[in-house]
Amino acid sequence: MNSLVEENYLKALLSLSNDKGEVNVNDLSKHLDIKMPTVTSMMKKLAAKKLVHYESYKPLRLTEKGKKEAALIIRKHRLTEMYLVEKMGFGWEQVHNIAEQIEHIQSPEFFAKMDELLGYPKLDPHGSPIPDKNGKMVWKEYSKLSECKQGDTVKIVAVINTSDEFLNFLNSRELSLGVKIKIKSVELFDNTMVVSYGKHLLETLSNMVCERLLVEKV
Amino acid sequence: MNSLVEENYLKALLSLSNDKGEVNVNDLSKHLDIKMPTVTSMMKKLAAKKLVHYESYKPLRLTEKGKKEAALIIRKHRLTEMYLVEKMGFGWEQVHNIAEQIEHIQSPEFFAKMDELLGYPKLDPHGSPIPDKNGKMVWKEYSKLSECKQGDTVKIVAVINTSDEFLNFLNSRELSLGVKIKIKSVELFDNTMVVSYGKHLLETLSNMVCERLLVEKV
DNA sequence: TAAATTTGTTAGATTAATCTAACTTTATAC
DNA sequence: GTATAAAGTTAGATTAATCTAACAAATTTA
Ligand SMILES: [Mn+2]
Ligand SMILES: [Mn+2]
Ligand SMILES: [Mn+2]
Ligand SMILES: [Mn+2]
Repeated sequence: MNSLVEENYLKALLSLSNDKGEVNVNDLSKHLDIKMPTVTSMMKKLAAKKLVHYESYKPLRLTEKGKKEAALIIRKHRLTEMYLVEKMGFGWEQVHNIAEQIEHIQSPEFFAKMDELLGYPKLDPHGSPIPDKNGKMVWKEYSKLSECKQGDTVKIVAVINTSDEFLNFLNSRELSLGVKIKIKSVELFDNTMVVSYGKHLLETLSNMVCERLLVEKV
Repeated sequence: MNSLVEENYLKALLSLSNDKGEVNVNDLSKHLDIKMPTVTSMMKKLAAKKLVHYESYKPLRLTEKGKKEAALIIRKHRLTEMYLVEKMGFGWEQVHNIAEQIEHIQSPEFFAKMDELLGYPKLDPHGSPIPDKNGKMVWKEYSKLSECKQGDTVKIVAVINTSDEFLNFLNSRELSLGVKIKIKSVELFDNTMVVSYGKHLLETLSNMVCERLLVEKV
């Protein structure tokens, strides 16, 4: 059994992995707000548990075992977020911090029950995929809104950033998953977009916002 | 903020307190399965935090602050048990271990929402009172079934022991909260009771069982 | 390519929570 | 009322997780 602390390192390793599955000690250190020597020593411990491939001065990589264990924690996190939104009535901006704690609960029955009551959902309230019981997780091929062109009509399917501030901003503009957006124009200078959706006939979205919204063509 | 470990000491202190509010180091040590020197040093730490009155070789006592903080953890535990049974469909024998973990979640919103969805319950699934937001908890004056006499008709209102084994035993006999029992006879030698209730016209209950069932006169 | 910067490691200290061994105080038995 | 047993404390060690300071390797800059 991994400690809560070890679980948080595994989760961070998975989410920081690049396309090659590599993570730098420094990036992990900054992400967790834990000093580099502490990270190095934890990596040796996780390597001893066959969860991480560790070689001095080389980038870190999760083993298959490490990837699976990390994905199963993500699974608990996202099932929890979905449960909090769907069954308890929380807003999508309220659930992350609670899920950060509940993801460490050790009780297969508890998460199996959530899954059942939710009808075995594939996505969490932010559009992120919920890994299956074997730790398999697939992201659909979404585009960023920022990559779309004038005249495109797209549907919001996921958010990249899930900070309170960003989600509250989206709430204030009535932007949520499923909303269909038409791109009226794109400012060449800073990539700001002017869009229309629902009752909002002329909203301006900064590139920072458009970079954080995943969409699919309608 | 108290650590998870400190919270478990506080809870144990409250539940082991006698009528004078006193707890022995030795009893606490056995209850938590932690050696006495460890307990002594933790008591000094809790005393420094004004949660426990500690004097060498004297019995331990929670301060008012300590009592309140302990009761608020019990509140979270019992609200959780009630939620698991009422809203998620768990059996009363399945919820204690999950609640032991969830009681340490730091999120007033989460427990407030549970409370609201449950309609502000006063009792948990085992008939124990749920302390209010100020840590106030009152046990009604119940009798033990073992204290009742031949001919009495009583209703089960709470269980003292909440171990899996005991609750599974009760399930196997279809004994649950609210069941009305008539006492047919009491064996003088060992206080075994012969009772009838529902479809069970002649069940024999050992004194060990009768000691653990709280009832009120019908 | 040599210097400067960034990244990563080693060594040693600290804190929380635990333990065992040895000792002291209090309670119980004779 | 002393001897024995039980309860409680003190001292010192251990483990997990963190830190700072000093050093080493790798990368970037000039
Ligand atoms: Mn989240
Ligand atoms: Mn999410
Ligand atoms: Mn319980
Ligand atoms: Mn209970």
